[in-house]
Amino acid sequence: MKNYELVLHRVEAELAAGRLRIGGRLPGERALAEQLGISRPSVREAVRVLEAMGVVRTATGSGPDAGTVIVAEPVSPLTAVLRLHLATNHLPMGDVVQTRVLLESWAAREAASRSPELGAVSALLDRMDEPGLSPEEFHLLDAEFHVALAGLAGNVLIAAVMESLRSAIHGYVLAAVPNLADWEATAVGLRAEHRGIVAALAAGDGEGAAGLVAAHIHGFYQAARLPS
Amino acid sequence: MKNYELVLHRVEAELAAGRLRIGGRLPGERALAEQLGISRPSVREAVRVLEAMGVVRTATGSGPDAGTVIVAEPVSPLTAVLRLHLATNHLPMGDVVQTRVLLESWAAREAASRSPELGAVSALLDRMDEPGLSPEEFHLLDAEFHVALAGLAGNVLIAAVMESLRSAIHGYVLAAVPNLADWEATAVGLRAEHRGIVAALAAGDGEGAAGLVAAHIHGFYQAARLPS
DNA sequence: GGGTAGGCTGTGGTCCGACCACACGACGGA
DNA sequence: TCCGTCGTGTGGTCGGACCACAGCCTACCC
Repeated sequence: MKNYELVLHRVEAELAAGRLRIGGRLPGERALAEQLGISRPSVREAVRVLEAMGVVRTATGSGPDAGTVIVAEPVSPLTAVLRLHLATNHLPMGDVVQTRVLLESWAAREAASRSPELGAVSALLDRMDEPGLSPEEFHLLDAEFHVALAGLAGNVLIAAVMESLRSAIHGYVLAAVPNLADWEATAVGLRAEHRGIVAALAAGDGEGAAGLVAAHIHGFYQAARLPS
Repeated sequence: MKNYELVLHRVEAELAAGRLRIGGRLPGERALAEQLGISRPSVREAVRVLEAMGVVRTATGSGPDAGTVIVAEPVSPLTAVLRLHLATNHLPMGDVVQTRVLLESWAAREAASRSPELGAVSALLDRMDEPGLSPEEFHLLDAEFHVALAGLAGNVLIAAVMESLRSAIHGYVLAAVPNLADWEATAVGLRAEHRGIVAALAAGDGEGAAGLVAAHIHGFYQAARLPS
């Protein structure tokens, strides 16, 4: 058992027991080290891991916002895991695409049955109509749109995974834009497909929306010829 | 920009560029510190994060297996993220169950269309028939069974997520066993449901298998009355 | 008396140097 | 030829020190 794991187990146990809540603060690194009988570097390694896991946030200085604060940020760690494992080439891009299709088409089906509020989503589409958007700006809005769609289904885990998938592949998507025959034409098509998806949702046609989403995703990845 | 992030970016870049591969080794902590102009503690914090992300494994001593070697282990970090965020109570158990149903029923549908090799899965079921299994032993085999099912669909990302979900909730499932009216009777029912799922897969009935999987999961969670 | 500028204090961020435990591999003796 | 031993390089841990930062509190000045 390595020393820094003592801190991890301690924090997880206190979270599970309810003694640590979101917004609460960990004892100072020096105090924690003394409590557990380990050194401050060991504590710091553990805090780094917790930070990478999206469980704490650290800030220097003093005051209520300083120190090591408990947060709940599952998206950034998921994104980091996916990005790193994509980089190792042991996570095929095709599997990521397939997962996106599965999660997003499910979300569309689920969202349609909840007659959701589509105002925010439509506002995103309006912003994507603005002329002169760079591919990067367009895709950031596009990612927001897809994540918002996933959020409509009301499952925080699936929404978090979706957002992580989108963030993790953002760089790859941008790098593949030059593969497109005609970016402007592609953008026009993507906008139309988005409108179609929202229209199907508004009409309560979950099955139709799911099909459109799947076609939308598959279509783009085939056009961009993303690697593996 | 904190110093340890230099190491993270360096490693990710070298992975993406193919200069670091699975089985390869990072430079020693002292060497890495000198190369990047930072201290060894900073390097160690980064290595800890990479280890937590399932990208490297560290071992003391000398020889080919010692040092910091590149691995690809996406399951343990995903498990850790889920466990920690379940502990914060900001990830509802219901969402986890819903996600399991979605992923597993999809996997069953997909697997059925591939006429998979069911020998290994059946062997697991035989082991679960052994009398005198403790609830813990039973659920470990049960988890293996469900993960193996998900693996039949051939999507490494979904399989990894499934395995993480199972691992993350393992403790909660065990803790809920006393909630069951009659553990022995429950186990008999679970065994029968497993056999039914495998039979549907063997018959190529993906839709049927998907429905059985969904009912199987929902049934257990309702019987065990898992929290939120 | 009120307001402001300064220092005080406690936080994480970083670094250094040292020592330990470990395991392979080379060397030397039997 | 075999076996034990020592060397060497790895991560694991520690203590201590100093820095940057930000809120707070005091003391001074108006």
